[in-house]
Amino acid sequence: MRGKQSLAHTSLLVLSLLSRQDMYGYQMISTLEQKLDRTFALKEGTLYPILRELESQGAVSCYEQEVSGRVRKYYHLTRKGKRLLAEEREQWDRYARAINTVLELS
Amino acid sequence: MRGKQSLAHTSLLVLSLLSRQDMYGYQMISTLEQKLDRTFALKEGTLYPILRELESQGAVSCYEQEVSGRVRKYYHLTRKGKRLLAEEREQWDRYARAINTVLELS
DNA sequence: ATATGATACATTGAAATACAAGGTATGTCA
DNA sequence: TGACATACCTTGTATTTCAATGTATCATAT
Repeated sequence: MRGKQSLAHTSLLVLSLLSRQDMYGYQMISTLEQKLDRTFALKEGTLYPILRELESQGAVSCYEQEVSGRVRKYYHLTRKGKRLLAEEREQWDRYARAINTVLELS
Repeated sequence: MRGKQSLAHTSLLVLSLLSRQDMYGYQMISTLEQKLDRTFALKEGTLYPILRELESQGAVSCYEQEVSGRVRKYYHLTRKGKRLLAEEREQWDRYARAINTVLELS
């Protein structure tokens, strides 16, 4: 379970957010902060590399839009991204079930 | 969520196993392999550093026992270890709930 | 007018985590 | 005798994440 297997749960969160609507980086961060009130926070240094990676994989496309003088970079989930979301979601379910299985023994 | 916060779930598994009975390293690995049939595997390079860390924290104590010529190193969960288990278990629950919260939105 | 804080992007260096690959040594069984 | 399971362990590397930092614009209050 090197890296990818055990984690990669952060990109799952990003993909999941984008499955509802196109979003820009800062919006993802503040949405999660609001939704997950102090459970954990998604940081810029984590998010932007993930977005770049997802884009290079073709899982998200991206376009800029000016809103009241500020340029926002919106990300959009592609068909490929939707498949990836489904995969990662299933991986997460398996992972969580596995941990809970062990915990239930004690 | 740097390292500790998001993961550290592996030590939770180890603590959980030890809460049922004293175990030796190889036994933990094979028990998990058997229990979690191909979901993931706990590897030596992961386990032994964790055991050393838990021991240095006083969460586990350790004794050797010879069984049919082979020396096994058993680990025992201390009171401190039980407290740590409770903490990590709660952390895991919060973490899993948080992820599921985001997933349910999509 | 200007300072402060929120919005919005991004990078860099360091720490934590996990594993692959390797090593040692003994018991068991064909 | 050789192969495989048991049992311990370490080293080097890849991955993931964050803290810290930087840039720039807008809104608001002073």
